This record gives sequence, structure tokens and C-alpha cells, in this order.
Amino acid sequence: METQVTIPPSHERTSAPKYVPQDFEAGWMQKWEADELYKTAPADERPKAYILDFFPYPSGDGLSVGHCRNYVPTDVLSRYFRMKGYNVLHPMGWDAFGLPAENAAIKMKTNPAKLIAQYSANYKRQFRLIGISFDWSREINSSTPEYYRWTQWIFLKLYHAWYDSRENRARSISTLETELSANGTQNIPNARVEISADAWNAFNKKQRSEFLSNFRLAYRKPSVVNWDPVDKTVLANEEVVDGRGWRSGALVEKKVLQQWFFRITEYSERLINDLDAIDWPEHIKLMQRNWIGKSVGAEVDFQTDAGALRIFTTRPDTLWGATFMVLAPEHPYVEKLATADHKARVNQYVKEAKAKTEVERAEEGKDKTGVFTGAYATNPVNGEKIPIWVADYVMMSYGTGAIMAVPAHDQRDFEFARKFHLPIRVVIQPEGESLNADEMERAFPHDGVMVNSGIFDGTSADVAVENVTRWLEEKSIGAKRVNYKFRDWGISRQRYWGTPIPIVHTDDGEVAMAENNLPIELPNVDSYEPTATGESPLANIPEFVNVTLPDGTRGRRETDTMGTFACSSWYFMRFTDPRNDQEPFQTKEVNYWLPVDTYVGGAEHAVMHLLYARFWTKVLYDLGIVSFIEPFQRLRNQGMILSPQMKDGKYEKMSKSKGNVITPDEMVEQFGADALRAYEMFISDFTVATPWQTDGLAGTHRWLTRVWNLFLEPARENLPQANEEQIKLLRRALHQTLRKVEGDINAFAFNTVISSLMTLTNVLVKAKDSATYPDAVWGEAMKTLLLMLAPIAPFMAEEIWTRSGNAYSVHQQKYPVYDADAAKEETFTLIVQVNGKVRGKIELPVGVSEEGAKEKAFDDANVKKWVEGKTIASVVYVPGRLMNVVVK
RNA sequence: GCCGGGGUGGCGAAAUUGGCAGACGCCCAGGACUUAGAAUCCUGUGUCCGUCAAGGACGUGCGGGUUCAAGUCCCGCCUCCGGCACCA
Repeated sequence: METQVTIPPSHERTSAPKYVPQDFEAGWMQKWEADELYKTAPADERPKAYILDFFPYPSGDGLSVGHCRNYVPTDVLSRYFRMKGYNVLHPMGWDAFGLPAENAAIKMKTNPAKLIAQYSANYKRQFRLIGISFDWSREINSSTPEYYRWTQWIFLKLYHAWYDSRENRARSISTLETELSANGTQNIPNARVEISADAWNAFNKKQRSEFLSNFRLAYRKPSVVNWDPVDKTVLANEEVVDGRGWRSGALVEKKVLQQWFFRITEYSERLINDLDAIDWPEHIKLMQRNWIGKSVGAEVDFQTDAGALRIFTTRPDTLWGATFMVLAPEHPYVEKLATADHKARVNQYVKEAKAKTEVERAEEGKDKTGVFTGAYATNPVNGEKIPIWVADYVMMSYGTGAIMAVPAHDQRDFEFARKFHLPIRVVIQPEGESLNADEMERAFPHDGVMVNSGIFDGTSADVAVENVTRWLEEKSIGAKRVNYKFRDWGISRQRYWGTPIPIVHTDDGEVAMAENNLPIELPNVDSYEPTATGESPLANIPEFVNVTLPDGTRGRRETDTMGTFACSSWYFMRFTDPRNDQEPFQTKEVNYWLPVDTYVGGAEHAVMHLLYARFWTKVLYDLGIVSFIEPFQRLRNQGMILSPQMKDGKYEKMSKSKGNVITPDEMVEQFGADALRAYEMFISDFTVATPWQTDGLAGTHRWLTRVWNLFLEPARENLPQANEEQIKLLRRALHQTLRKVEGDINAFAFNTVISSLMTLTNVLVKAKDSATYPDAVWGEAMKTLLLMLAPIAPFMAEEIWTRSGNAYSVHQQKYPVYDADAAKEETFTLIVQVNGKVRGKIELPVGVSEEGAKEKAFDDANVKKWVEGKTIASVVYVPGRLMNVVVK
């Protein structure tokens, strides 16, 4: 029997200290740091937890409440694992190089290093304000020589390595030189450039250097690049969004420059395969797979007057349907094949196509353009002569830059054929349908049965590709081939504010700096504005550019700097040993801490940072420098916090330009950091975008006030002693909450962590006002609640802990241990349905027999009413949950 | 166009394997306290019928389906968000 509890209004209670978080929060933070509470120990015997936020670039705007969405949960996790007895690494540093800082510095006529120092100090202040427990003794800054020295060191490791596809790993370049000198490239499958041992041995220094560039994992080549005319720099493919620079928004132009690349494409297969072993959101894995863009098909040679023209196709089963060929405008055969009477038109077309930007080509969309070269190719499967065209819908950068056009089964070829009145031939017939080339309105790119294909007629779709490919190989016409959309990672930036590339150009070719000559330091200069020519501003600094090597050779230093994704591709390793000036990190430390157990940040880095960091990790693994193959075991992306104001029926993003940014500073001033932290967790599921509501923050503030009063307000007088049943219920609620909270923290369900703690608070407040509990019971409840609160509301937990007379610090206590017996339920509510509608709810003891449950269920008055006079067809019984009576 | 992920009260949202839809909080209303307000506390709060009862009908973007039972599974749409975009 439940009794109605009357709770006296607060004014009747004896006075208690008021919850004013602003009075104690800052003081505790100072004390914790002074006492080095969050200083991480080196590798030891304890289990470790490495919990990391994405490397932030500190901006002048500081942190908004949206940014706090990821920093709070990772902090909660870190604090939780410390209390669980783990050795926890939870560090922070600054991705300080790069355009934003440099551009801001140019605009404000100051030095980017100064700006970064100022901005990062502000971030640090804000992190402290909201109680984030970073180990600041491990703070790093990627723009300091102490850091980028090792970025350069890793660059050299890549420079001095090549990918041996026979062993499927990177090896030292010296192993390649030894092999070239003995056997040339004859044993190296798919060598990009082939050479005999004699030819290699006859090479001079410069020739060797240039030849090795075809193999090195860090190499330079002339390349058409994405040129951002506003930021005056080259952008990686990943940094071009809709044909515009991702930061400046300017239309990207084409430009040919000598560029540095990392040969990430060698790792395509491993980057795809190893995704299976890591706990990442599926959509991020999918984005990476799509970005790498693996497709399996065949390469086939078509004979022409200029020699064999190699094409790539994923549909070798449609070879008999090829009615023309198309070359990309940049294809080297265009010049060779164009016949005299077509040359003028071809040249004109190529010139126009090359002048167009990628965007212009794309904007013209599906409207195909192209010209006939006058030349023909021979289809190797049937000896047919088919015309060769040039068209810009074929890209030089994918496959071989040439295609066989099968208009009946490819939509693009179909459009092209219709526009230029080229023949269309059906070679795949769908089941139960008959395609007629003249009447088709679009291509049929799907599976079917092969027709018009000689000996393959009648071959069904499931084996067609495989059979034809095998046949091509037997006949030596073609071969199976895997292609990737993925390109090598371009890292050159013609800017000042980045890691210098440790290479010197001499008359004898490139010379890599010796490791012990690192770092190559950025010169301290007044003017570092970008040049309009595309050269780095470093090129205008003679003291930097002109070098004399130890052997007396004179050279020109490389003036490009590395894009910042180089810095962020290994910073998570540096945190394990951030002050080491002998090596990037101790082997023992890096192998103890890595991989990162939980890595948290926004989804916008899905294909850039996250792919590059995986690549560097694999290279370092191949070279025996680290012992793990993936850097981030568990990845989670936070959802965005949107502005509370709707515009056109939608919530907007927070941005300085829209003037709708809400800062943690103003929220802390009003409600305290603990309430802000709780609200950041409570606002919604971690991964979901959601609008900010300051009223909701008022709610978590009210909750914390109730918790405060629960601990610090004296109990009412003259309350009855709690009976056995009340004690049991109290402990049950407590331990059920503990189980739920631990499960939810591990599952990243922070919103339900808060709601279950709110529910427990409500239970305890009622209990406190209705009975006096034995000290042991009440003490257990209070202590358990406080320890569960410690990671979430660290300031309040410490304040209450101390005021209650406990020894400092609450954050050095063991996390409470869940008692399964106490949490066990004795009864459950059986839902009784009649024809799927709920007609009754009855309390039954756990473990009741089916017969017992039925008896009680049919005893229920309302159930009786619905069953009476009807025939019972069946009864579905789900033990411990539900009974459904099906009647007619 | 292709590939993902969503759509649940006035609002933010919960809901192991299909098993009580709406936990928790906000807002709002009524009440207690107060000279008054703030704060705090109590009660109510999906919609509709019913007497503010008992009880019932409807309800998770729309339309179908599977099932004793569907927010959850299947088919077809609508719509929002993200990614890719002539990838041969």
C-alpha cells in the first residue's frame, strides 16, 4: 500500500548552504591542477585508457557550447576510467599550423605564432572553466620546432621507403637500390617504370634520384593541382568542395606545379580491409570505402596506329558491344592519332577542354561534347574497326584515361552515341525482355544474358564477367585489374606557416636532410605573404633558400611546406611522450598507449584526417617503429548543437557571422560549469544534431540544486524509521541506477546517464522526506550517488565531499561496485493483452509459473470483461513480460 | 542521379531480441508558501469520447504487408540531413 507523502515547503526546513557553483568551481580547478590530480603516469602495469578529442585548431572565436558537446563526454569517460583504476591518458594540444592562423596574422599584421599562443590560451582557460581534466603537462603545439622536427623525421621515413607489393609492406629504399643494381625491375610486379640492372648501374646520381621518385612513399612530381586563387595555395582533393576551396570558397583553378605527394594509394587495399577490425560508425567506414573507390574489372588493349590503346572496364562482358572509343583530352595518344584532316578540330577541342576548370566541366553536366580523331581502333574480341573520339567526359585521372564505349549498356556512352549518331549494339539481354537498340531511351546498365558476343552467347550474368576475364587472360588480350578512385595525398603548400620539407635540391638531384640535422626551422621573418606566382614566400628568403651541404655541395632548399594534415597524422603518438628530444616517442610508451581507445570529433574529417592518420600508422608499422596497425580503436562523432532560433522552419548552425553563438562562459556565469556539463550530456543522443535550449540547462541546474540539498539540508525531524521494504526498495533503486549508468557510459549513452541519475535523485529525495534510514543504508546511498556524480559534476561532487567531512579528493576514490543481489527485482508487471490490446496489468513474483500467471490474469476483472462470451483461440505467454489472449 | 542516416506530444527526447509508446527534462496550467514577486515544493499535462470517475477509441512522416503482437521487420512513396557526383 503506497502512502501519500506530504513534503513541507522548504521555508519550514532548517537553513542549509545555498548551491552557488560560482563560489567554489574556479577554486577547485586550481587546486586539482596544483596537486597534479590529472597528471598521467608513464606506461605501467595498470590497464590503460587513451581517450582523445580531435586535434583542435585554436580559432579567435573561442569555444561555443557546441564545441563542448564532445569535450564533456570524453572528460566524463576519462574521469570514470580513473576512478575504475585505469591509467588514463587524456591530453590536449594545438593543430597550430595552417591557413586560418596565417591569414588572420596577415590581416592583423602580426605573427601567426603570437596569435596561436593567444587563442590557445583562451581555449585553455575555457577548458579549465568547464572542468576538463586534461593533463596540461603533455600539451603540444604542432608549430613548434620541438614538434615539427619529428613531423620532418617521419617525412624522411616515408622518403626513404618504398612499397614492396610482393611482401605487401613498405621497406627501406636501400633494399630497392640493391635489387635494382642486381636485377633491375624484372622481379617487381607492376613496376611503374621498368629498367634493367645495367641501365640502373649506368645511371648517374641525378638519374638515380629521379628514378627512385617513382617508388618513394614521399615523392615529387609535376602535377595539375587545385589552385585556390584567394588563399594562393594548392589544395588536396579532399579540400575541394563543389569545385571551391573549403576555406576560402573561391573557385579552384588548374595549375601545373612540382608537388610533393605521399604514396597513400599503395595502402588502398589495407585501408579498406582493416576497417573491419575497428569500432567506428558504419557511415564513416562507408565514406572511406567510397572515397578509396575500389572497382574490379579488366584492362584490355585495342590496337591503333599509335600502338596498343589500353582501357579499363568493369564490364568486360560488354566488350562485343563497343562501337567506339573515347580518349580523355589529356591522353597522350590524342596527338598521335588525330589524322591530318581532323587535327585542327581536335587541337581546338583539347585546348578548350584544358582551359576549363573541373567545375566548368561538371557544370556542363550531362550535355556531352567531343570530336572524332579520324582514327580507328581494332576490337580484339571480334576484330572490328571502331572510331576513336576525344571527349571530356572521360577523365585522364581515372583508369587509363581511355575507354571503350558501350552505348547500349552505359548511360554516358548512350548519350554520347545518340548525340553524335554513333551505332548502338545490344549485347546483354535482360530476363524476359528484348531490347532493341533503335528504340532504347536509355542504356541498360544491369545484368542479363550475353548476346551478339560470339562464343559467349547465352552466358548468364552471374558468371559473365569472370568467364570473359579468364578468356581475355588466356588469349593475352587483357587481364584482371583492380582500380581505385583514390589518388596520392598531395601535401605541398606554397605557404609560410607550415612544416618545412627537409629536402635540398642540388645539381645532382634531391638530397634529404640527415635526421640529426633536424629540425629545418622556419625562419623568423616580418613578411610571409603569399606570392601570386604560386611560389612559397620562403623562396624570397635567401638565408633560408641557399644552403651549403656538409660535403660542400650548394643547393636550394625546398620552399614548399607540408599541409597540416601531416601534423595531425601522428600527434596522437606524440602525446604518449611529448617532451622527448631524442626521438618522436619511446617505443614502450607508444606501444603501451596506442591505439587510442576512444576518439571523438566531428564527422567532417571522415575522409581526410582519419584516412591519413591510418596511413601513417601503417607505414610506421611496416618500418618497425610502432607495433599497432590502426590508430583509433573506437571512433564516435558528436552531433552538432544548433542555434535555438528557427529560421524558415529549421534550426540554424551557430556561427559568428550569424551572431547566434552561445558561449560556455555566459552559461557558466549563469548556471555553473557542472550544470552546463550535465546539460551537454542530457541534451539528446550524443550523435544527433539538436538545438540548444537554455531553459533545458536551467533544468539540469535545478536537478543539481536538488542533489545539493539532498546532501546538505538537514532531514526533517520526527520521521518514522524506514521499514525493511523501504530499505530494500532504496537499495534496489540505487544499484539498478549504478548498473544502468555504467552500461550507458560505456555505450556513449550520456543522455540516459543523466536521466537515470535524475530518477534516482527523485527517489532519494522522497525517501529522505518520508523516513529515517539506518546510517549504513543511507550512507551507502549518499556515497554511491556522489561517486557516480563525480565524473559528471566534478566541482559539486568535490564540494559536497569536502563539506561532508571526507578526505580530499573525491576524484581519487574508487568507483562504486554494483551489487547484483540488491538490484534484483522480486516482482514484475505482467501486461495482459486481449487481441493485442492492453486490458490489464498485474504484479507477479519473478519466476512465476505459466499456469500461475494465467490464473491471475484471467482473474482480472477487466480482462474477464473482454474475454467473457468469446472463444479463446490461443494464449501467447512471454515469461516475465506479457500475455496475449487471442479470442474470437 | 547514386550511397548513407533520420522523421515519435507544444519543445528536447526515451524505448536490449518485435512485447505497456512517450522514461527523463523543458514549456504550460492549477495549488501550497508569500503583502507581492522570485525561488522552492505539490498535482496535472499525447489527442479525442466519458463526469477531472470507471472505462474506451485513436496515435511514432504517408500508403500497403508480415505477425498473437510493429516506432522496431518487409514493399512502395513523401520529406529532411550528410556524403559522392560523368569513376568507365
